[in-house]
Amino acid sequence: MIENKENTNFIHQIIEKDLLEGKNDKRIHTRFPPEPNGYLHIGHAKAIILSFSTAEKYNGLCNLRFDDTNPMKEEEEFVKSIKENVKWLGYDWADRCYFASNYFEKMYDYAVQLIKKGSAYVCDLNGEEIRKYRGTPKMSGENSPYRDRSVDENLELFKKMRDGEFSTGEKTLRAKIDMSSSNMNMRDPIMYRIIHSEHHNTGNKWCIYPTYDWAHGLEDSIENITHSLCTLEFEDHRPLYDWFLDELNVYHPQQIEFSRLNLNYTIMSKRKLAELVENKYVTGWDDPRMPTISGLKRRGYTPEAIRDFVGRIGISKNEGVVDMALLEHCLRDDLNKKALRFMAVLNPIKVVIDNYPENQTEELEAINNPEDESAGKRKLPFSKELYIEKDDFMEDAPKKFWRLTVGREVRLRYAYFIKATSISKDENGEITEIHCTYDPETKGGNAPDGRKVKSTIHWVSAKDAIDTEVRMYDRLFSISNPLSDKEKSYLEFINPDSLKILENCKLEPNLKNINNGEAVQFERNGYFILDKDSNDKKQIFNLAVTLRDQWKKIQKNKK
RNA sequence: UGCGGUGUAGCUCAAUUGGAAGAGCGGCGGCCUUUGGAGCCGAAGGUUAGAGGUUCAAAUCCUCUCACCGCAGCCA
Repeated sequence: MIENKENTNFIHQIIEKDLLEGKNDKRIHTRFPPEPNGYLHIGHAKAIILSFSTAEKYNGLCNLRFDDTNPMKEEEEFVKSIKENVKWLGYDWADRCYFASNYFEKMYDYAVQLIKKGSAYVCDLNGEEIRKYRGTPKMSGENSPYRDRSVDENLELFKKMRDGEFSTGEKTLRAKIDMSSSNMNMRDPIMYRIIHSEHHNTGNKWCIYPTYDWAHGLEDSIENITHSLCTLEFEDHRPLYDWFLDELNVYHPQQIEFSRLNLNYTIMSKRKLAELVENKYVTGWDDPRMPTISGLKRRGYTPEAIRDFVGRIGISKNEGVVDMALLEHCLRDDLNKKALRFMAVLNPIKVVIDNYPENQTEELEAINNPEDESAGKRKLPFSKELYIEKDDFMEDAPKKFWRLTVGREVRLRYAYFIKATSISKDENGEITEIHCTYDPETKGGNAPDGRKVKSTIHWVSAKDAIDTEVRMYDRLFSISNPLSDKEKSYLEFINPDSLKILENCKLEPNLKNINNGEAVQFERNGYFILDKDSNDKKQIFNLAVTLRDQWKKIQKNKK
């Protein structure tokens, strides 16, 4: 009855119509074309996943293409990290990793073709003059005084541009379109500019470089792309994309635009993210609080969670802001099925079981993942002195607090029922120890007489615990839209609690052998991942995302 | 308002293209539970930006209005 309409969107509808009409011999070929000028973020992940998964869905291909037309901004380092990120997200471009810069010669020939047609000319105007001649959105521009140069003169000058006879910025090659067009992009756009600068791929071979508008459609055409998917800000460029390809009379892919991803409590601007890194608000591009793909990875996000997220938000031309809660939900959803569970006490307080034999240690059995029986079981050491979470004990327990308090019995997970009998305090009135008794009959966590307890808490045997540092991460910004304030900079809204370092965490000994990069669940706390800052002497875990927490909600609602 | 876009539940998207406005997330309530997790169930939530028009029938077509976004780089 309900049709399978997963992941349907307006782009797929266009594609399905094209397929039906037999366009492009029913071939589907997309591309992901980043400029290698920085690190990728979750917004790019949306584009990557859209382009690659669309190709997958229709048995097509997707190219990875570096749009490296500006030597001033691009670096090999970024090529490397972009490749890693795309691969990590789970996509394979096979042997189709291309560079726009490898098409420079071809593009040059096409430009000569346009000059010969009288559709392009060499212009001597400088930047400021070009701006003046261009006019404004509401006011028509004026023709450049160099617009009517002869074909021969243009050919000769363009050759000289290439040969390095002019200095940076001295001349440009422009398309001859319409200086009075209502679309600013059609007012004789620049096709080539002179930049005497080394290029990461072509070195010093070229000193003229194609602009995006001239290059991009050609790149798509050369690679036989069928559907060129890009973000909304290129909508106004589509007429120009089409104009170049039509003028050249070459294979003509279709450009389709969709809206960028915006997430609340973070920012997506490359420039601003760079500012966070440069001014040390974060530790680097892969800081676990960053929305970069490498940051997300280090935070404990999985490719599956990110792909699920992108699938759920859908594709449209509507510019909205997606709730971070959805991203977090997707991570929990994925990790709940996969992550092994462990006991970890983040804010420890000592529990002494007065009636438990001194020097005795037992091994108790624990389930590794209740969602996955095949994950098996493990042994937990239990002894007289334990750590439990500070928050799991309250001297004056309020209503609905079901955890430990003096006189109440709770269950230690996989172990025994214990009852708190008294507490010791230091001179400041801080609780130092909680004294309890245990019921030997309740081993494993069930009472033979059938009595129930209201809560189950986690614990770690004191003498067996591993000491570690745990980095508790929270949202980078404390308000939903850090860019919304007209007066204040987004920097003023950085969440001061976005990182809290817990130095004195006590982990169950089994965590010693955990694999790098494998997310685990600390029971009742959340999902964590071993950080790369760990070494032989010290493990460091990052909080990926907390578990949903009813008690926290009750407390919050009280306020 | 020069041109180009976008307005459907708190958020993100659907609605077989003119045929009974729906899902996921969030929030709320309940059940269950050896994670206050997970899971299950339920109700709430809509003048489809607004006004007119065409039609037996409009989120969908037409007209007007409003709000928001993009465009004046030799960036992409």
